[in-house]
Parts: sequence; structure tokens; C-alpha cells
Amino acid sequence: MSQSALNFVLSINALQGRISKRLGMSLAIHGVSLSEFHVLHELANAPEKTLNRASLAQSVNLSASGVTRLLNPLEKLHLVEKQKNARDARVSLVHLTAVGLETYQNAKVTYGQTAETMLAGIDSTELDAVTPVLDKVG
Amino acid sequence: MSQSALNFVLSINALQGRISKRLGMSLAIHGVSLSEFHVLHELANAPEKTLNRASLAQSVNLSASGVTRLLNPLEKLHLVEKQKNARDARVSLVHLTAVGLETYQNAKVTYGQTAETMLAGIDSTELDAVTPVLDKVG
DNA sequence: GATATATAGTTGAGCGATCAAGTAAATAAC
DNA sequence: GTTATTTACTTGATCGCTCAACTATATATC
Repeated sequence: MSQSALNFVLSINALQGRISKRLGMSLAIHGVSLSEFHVLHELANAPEKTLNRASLAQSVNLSASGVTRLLNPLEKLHLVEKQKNARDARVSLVHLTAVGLETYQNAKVTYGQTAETMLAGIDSTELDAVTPVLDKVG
Repeated sequence: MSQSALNFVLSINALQGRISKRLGMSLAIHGVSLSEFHVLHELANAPEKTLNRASLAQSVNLSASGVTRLLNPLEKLHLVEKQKNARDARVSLVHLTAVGLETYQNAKVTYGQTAETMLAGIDSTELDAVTPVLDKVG
């Protein structure tokens, strides 16, 4: 087999570990985990700051039940709120509250600083070349 | 903040999910998980096919206790075996058995096929350019 | 050589996620 | 219009991993 493929997978694995550890630590001061931040990010960028759970699950790479369980504490903190869909009583919409947006924006500053630090050795041209390649894999 | 950094992290996260899901599925027919395969790989490539738990932990990006727990079932299946270090009674060496090597080699074929499929859209030059960039991050 | 500190590994508790099964509502088939 | 299928989400059980605490051995200091 191609040794390149194995090395690539090992590198991705290691990198994911470093990233989630470090960003997780940084975000802790805002009281959110990395996954939670990604959820807030998706909501903040969604039309009406609202999404159903299924699309949220897909965009943050979580299972449906993972989303349910991740959202529970965020609801209790009033960062997000449940909303009904008038057209379809099955879907449970998630809406980012004003508090949630503020938390997101504050966390985003921290996230950005930490990410910049981690990516300090790579110039942005190089970074922008790599990202699309990653997205092509799969 | 740089949107590139956020997108990069999101891409890594998503990619890791796709990779571990798919390779995990493929490797299942050999009775090993992706982490287990990576452990077997490190052992197979170690001198004497033997490593202590600490270095193993580092190379597969796991905690010390994670390694202990991952190795337990592999020991029961006799894919690996514990060995004492004569010089230092604290260290517990892990040795890949003949059965373990065979399992590894079989699994590696599957791993390679699946990895090739996932990387089909990327030519190897491109891949070899990306991997070192990933390793520079952190 | 006794005492303090460091290192290697294991174990208990807990977290974050998954899968499988279940509920409830919408849609299709008859 | 009843029955079957699909879709959206939740819940119970479980997995894989981590951290903190512990045991045991080794090394350094006095």
C-alpha cells in the first residue's frame, strides 16, 4: 500500500488531537467546548440564526443524538432555545439567543487567537491551498 | 479573526470524522479498531517489534491509561504480549506476537485499499505536499 | 543509607460521543 | 380512510477515551 496514505491518516489523527486539546483548553474560559463552539458558529451563520437538529448534526459532524445531548446544557444556559416548526411538528428548531450570540462572539476572539498561534508557522496562501485538498478527501 | 483558520479547523474536524468512520468500518472484518490498527502498526515497525507503553502512547496520540485499556483485549487475543524490562522493573514492554503480525499485515491490505479509495481524488504529489504542512501545525 | 522527587504504569470515576430502540408526526400506497 | 413507510428527534445502554489518584520502582540529595 501507499505509505503516503498511512502517513496522511496518522498526521490527520495527530493534528486533530492537538487542535481539539488546545482549542478546548482556550475556550474553557467562555464555558463552552470545541463542539459547542462549532454549534454556536453554525447557528450564528444560519439564516434567522436558526437551524433544525438534523442539519446541525451534519454540519458539526455529530450524530442526531449527539446534537440532542450537546444542546441540552446550552438550553439551560439560555444560549439557544427550542422553537417549533409550524409546518412540521416533528422538527425541533434551534435558535441562537442574544446571550448565545454574545458568548459566541467572545469565544470567537479566543478561538481566533489560539488558531492563529497554532498556524503561526504556515502562511495563509499555503493554508488556503491545503484546506480544499482536505475537503476533497472522502 | 482569519476565516481561513476557522475553516481549516472545521475541515480537519470533518475529515477526521470521515476517516475514522470509514477506516473503522473497513477494519472491523479483521476484528480491530482504527486505534488498535495504529498500535499494531507502531509495534510492527519498532525494533524487535517491541515498545514500552509510554512511547506507544505518544506515537498513537493516546494517554497512558488509554494505551493500557486498548492493549488489554489485544493481549487476551494474543496479538501482543507483555514483557518485562530487565533493567527497569517499572517499564512494561509490549511485544507484537506472530499472530499479531499476521493480523496487522492482513488489516494493512484493507486499510490501504480503503485509504486509496478515500484519496482517489488527490494525486500523490499533492498528498505528499499536504502532509508536512499538517505536521507543522501546532 | 534514609528521604525526597521523578517516572512507568494501572485503576476508578466521569465525559462525550455512538448505536439501537422507541416515540411521534408526516407521507405514500392501497 | 386505514395501513405502511419514512422522517425527526429522544432515550437507555455502552464505548473509548481522559483525568486524578494510586502503586511501585528508580534516581537524586543530604
